[in-house]
Amino acid sequence: MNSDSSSVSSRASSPDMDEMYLRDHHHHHHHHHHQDSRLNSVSSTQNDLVQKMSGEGLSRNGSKAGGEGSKYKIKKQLSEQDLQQLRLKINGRERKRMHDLNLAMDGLREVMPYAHGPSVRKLSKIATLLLARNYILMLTSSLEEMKRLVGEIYGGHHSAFHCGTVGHSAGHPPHAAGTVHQVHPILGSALRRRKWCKTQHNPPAGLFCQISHLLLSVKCASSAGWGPRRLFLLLDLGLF
DNA sequence: TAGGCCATCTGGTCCT
DNA sequence: AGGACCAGATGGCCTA
Repeated sequence: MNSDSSSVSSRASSPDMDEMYLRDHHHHHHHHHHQDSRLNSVSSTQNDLVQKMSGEGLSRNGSKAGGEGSKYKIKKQLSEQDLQQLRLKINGRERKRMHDLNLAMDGLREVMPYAHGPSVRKLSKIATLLLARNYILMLTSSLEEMKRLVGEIYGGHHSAFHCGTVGHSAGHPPHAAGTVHQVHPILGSALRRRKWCKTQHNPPAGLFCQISHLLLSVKCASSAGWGPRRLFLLLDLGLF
């Protein structure tokens, strides 16, 4: 669970990165026009920064912060160049942080139930988060439903077993089980725009299909006289 | 062209 | 002190 965060929370950005951006910025070496525009906007604000931090801006800052803050004194002592270097360093760190965040978001998109591919536009961040939430709620309720059905089939015996992968159903929101979760308006429009594949790859339908298939298998297994132990073993092995 | 989405910068705050 | 995190501001790109 923590593997993601640990990989993301890598240590401070390398100064190389700042230098790289600085070089790019000065030499106008850009691959994407996207990056290009970003860096151009950087250049304009960078100049503002130097003006802001050298003199007027700082004194205003100091008075606002309550007068003689240590930060103010330290910043005042730094040369303009030092300040700029510091700014670049901080900006680079923030850039890296946001890139890591975006990588994590990509990782989330990868496991989300919607059609992937070059012709399909990426989900927006907000849509990704909302879809992820709905997906989790849906899986939770599906799991509850499966448990209920298995319980019906095997009576009280199933309580001795548990699915190793998702064994924490106690933590889900109270409304999660047995309800149909509405799609957030934003997500709805986003999904409409992103063209879900309606036929073969519509993931929610596919998931329901898998679950119903699973339930059918469970019924068959029970009618064939299989015990819950054998059934759950097959479930764990992914044979259903 | 307006609105959505995004990347980046920036200053503030919190944490280690 | 320095880094992480956050939210606001800004400006660019894209699409309906």
